[in-house]
Amino acid sequence: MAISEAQFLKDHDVHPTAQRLAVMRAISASPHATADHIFEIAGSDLGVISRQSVYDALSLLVASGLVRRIQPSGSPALYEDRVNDNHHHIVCRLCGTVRDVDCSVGLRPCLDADDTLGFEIDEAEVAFWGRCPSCLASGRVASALDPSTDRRQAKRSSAVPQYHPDQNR
Amino acid sequence: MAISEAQFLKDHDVHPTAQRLAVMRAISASPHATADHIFEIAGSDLGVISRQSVYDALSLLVASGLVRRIQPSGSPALYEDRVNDNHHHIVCRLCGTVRDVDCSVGLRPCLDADDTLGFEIDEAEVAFWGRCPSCLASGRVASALDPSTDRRQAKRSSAVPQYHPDQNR
DNA sequence: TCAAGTATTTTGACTCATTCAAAATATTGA
DNA sequence: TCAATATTTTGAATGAGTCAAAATACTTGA
Ligand SMILES: [Mn+2]
Ligand SMILES: [Mn+2]
Ligand SMILES: [Zn+2]
Ligand SMILES: [Zn+2]
Repeated sequence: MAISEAQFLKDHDVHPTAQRLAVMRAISASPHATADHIFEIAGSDLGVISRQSVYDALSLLVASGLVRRIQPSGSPALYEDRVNDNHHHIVCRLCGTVRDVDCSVGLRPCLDADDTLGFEIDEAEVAFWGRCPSCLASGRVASALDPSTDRRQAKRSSAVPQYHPDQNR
Repeated sequence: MAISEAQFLKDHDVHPTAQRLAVMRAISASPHATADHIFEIAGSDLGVISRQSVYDALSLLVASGLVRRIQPSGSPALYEDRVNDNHHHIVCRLCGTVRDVDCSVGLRPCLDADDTLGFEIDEAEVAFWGRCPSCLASGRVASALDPSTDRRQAKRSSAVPQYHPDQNR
């Protein structure tokens, strides 16, 4: 309900404007959404909002600890309201799907690097990469999110001898 | 020496062109360099090289497993030639310095997520965030790399009453 | 040795996600 | 109500790449 959401922001010293509330709601409603997606949702919620307001709200919410920003390689930043529980993410290389992975006992050790080299560590960010169940099932095979895929292939017009045959195997 | 470097690329089915060798050398000489930095180094090495060739060489080298690309949040991609040893990185939030962290026994467990949600995991990427020794020493305090820092501050011209006093504490 | 077929590099335009700066509005407290 | 402050909007600009096509270079079979 509206009142409690506004109160929630206030409790964290964030003045609850219409735009900020809409952004917050959009994030809660669809975790791991991009700024663009949030802009769409908040827009259809409020009627109209500027992209800049979305970015402003996002950085304010992140700065005040109400929202977490994650930035998987090759994807725009994603936002979620699950904060302070140090959970991790698993990303599908084929379709980009992101899922939460709880920080299990087995994973906890991640938090202390063996030799911290004199750094003062405040966060250990773990991203697992692989293929999601549905991509596995459908046997999909490569995509823009797979960093090991070279996207600039030579045009191979005929089957005649190649310059360097097994270069792109 | 040149010959052995060319041979090294050949052994991995990468035709050793001048540009690719220069890029490879630049990476070896300065680990965790950006594409732009590599462009500079390779350029001063070869005399001239196009930015596109640098990107082409980089993606070919990454695709063929000779080079690893890492993408810390808020930074352009970084390249290094330490591959296949699954080491991790520690990044300074203040100055952006990146250091290698060996994957110690204590860290290994990171590699198997407790519940993989049906994903087939092929990589666990771990990034530690914090403050490096020299930033700690110099008492530096915030920067562009710190995601918890809001970069769009209100202009606070006078010391008179604030709209929402402790919002940006 | 040449020519055709490939591979590679260069050039320049373009995209995307995000940020910057300034103008326009809204809100506050005196 | 007014001035100060906060917030939102607007529109331009940026950085890090990618795309497409033209220019060059290399290889191989005739
Ligand atoms: Mn999450
Ligand atoms: Mn490294
Ligand atoms: Zn998938
Ligand atoms: Zn530092």
